[in-house]
Amino acid sequence: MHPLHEHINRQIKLSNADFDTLIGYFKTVHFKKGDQIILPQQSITHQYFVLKGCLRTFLLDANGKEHTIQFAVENWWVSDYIAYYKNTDAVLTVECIEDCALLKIDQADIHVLFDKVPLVERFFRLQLENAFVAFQTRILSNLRETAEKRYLLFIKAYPDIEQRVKNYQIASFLGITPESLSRLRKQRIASK
Amino acid sequence: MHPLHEHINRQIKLSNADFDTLIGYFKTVHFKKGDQIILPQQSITHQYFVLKGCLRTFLLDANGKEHTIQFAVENWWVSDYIAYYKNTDAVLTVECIEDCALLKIDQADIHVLFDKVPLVERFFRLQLENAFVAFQTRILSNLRETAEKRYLLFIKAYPDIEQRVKNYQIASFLGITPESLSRLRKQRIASK
DNA sequence: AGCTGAAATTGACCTATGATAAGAAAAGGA
DNA sequence: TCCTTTTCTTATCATAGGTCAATTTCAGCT
Repeated sequence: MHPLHEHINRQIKLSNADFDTLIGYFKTVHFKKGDQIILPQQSITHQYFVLKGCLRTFLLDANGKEHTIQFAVENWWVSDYIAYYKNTDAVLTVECIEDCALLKIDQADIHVLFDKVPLVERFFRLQLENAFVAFQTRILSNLRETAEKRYLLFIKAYPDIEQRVKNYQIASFLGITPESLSRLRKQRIASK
Repeated sequence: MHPLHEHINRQIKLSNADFDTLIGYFKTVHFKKGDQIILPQQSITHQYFVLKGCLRTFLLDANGKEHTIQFAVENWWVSDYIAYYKNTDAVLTVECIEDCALLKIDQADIHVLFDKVPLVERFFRLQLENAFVAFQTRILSNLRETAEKRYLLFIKAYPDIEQRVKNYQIASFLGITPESLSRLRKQRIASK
């Protein structure tokens, strides 16, 4: 079964016919490691489903510092969702950490799909519910946990991602400097 | 027009007939200042729309510290959405900061409504998109801004809320101690 | 394999925020 | 209005994490 169909079926049961309708609106695209597929100022009317590879979404601030919002690996969705949902220009950068195979779909086509296959709208609503919970949980974690605890939670929650990304990228996800992360890692080894 | 109808119509156009169907599933409830309407461990199958009043959602951690996730005033929705969406027991507390008039609806009824009036499902999807963007923006703000900047952004974004809640509650929303917030406020006045 | 630039580590020092405690101010109940 | 409780402020001290700079390690070319 197509990985996207499997992914969708984890939430709802989508018939083969409906999936065929859906997949017709997607286009496979390939990128190479280091490619930045979304850049600030661009107009964003599309999102991607990750078939293969690893990507990172981050904000580059006025001081040249990167703040990582999320990583994406196989079966994740990625875009600048602030721009996508608000119909504003991108503020975020999406970068390929590895060579990537992605499925691309345009917002206008998603809306067509919503009307053609209402189950698809339900799927995206359920996706949003999950993302909402994930973000709320992350905000809570940032409010209540120390940097060390957040690091431990991160590697426990995403052991697969930890292996595939740079430490400085993890640091910028946790909201600390690479130097601090290095210190945490050292202490952690020492206390074993 | 009913405040909920107005609120919904900001996203989609819902006919009077459809709104009548919808409002039939809601029940008005009243609470007094200080009432805690959702408590940890409770099973949560409902959410509220705020007609009147001000509420706060927070996590009470093992050390007895409160971490505020959000405030809600007129025309906001409130629940323990982690429990609501994941069908798990509540971990959060929802507390009335003022006397409140709320519209309560059960998840099962919302699902019935989704099937009866597809536009309602669309409305809730759009709500989730907005919430998603708001949370992502907040995570970014926590990653990139100092506590002082976040305080200034807060009072700028929610001047109405600032007036209605305690400073220690704002502090717990910003992720700092009341003492730190007090210092920030003092500095701010000094630099005027 | 060797070179080069990027990433990670380390150390010295600094600063924002936390912890604790005490007093002042404000809010709420009788 | 007075009294009690809660909230806010202030001061002192402690600490996690930031900054800067130097060094080592690693990864990606050619």
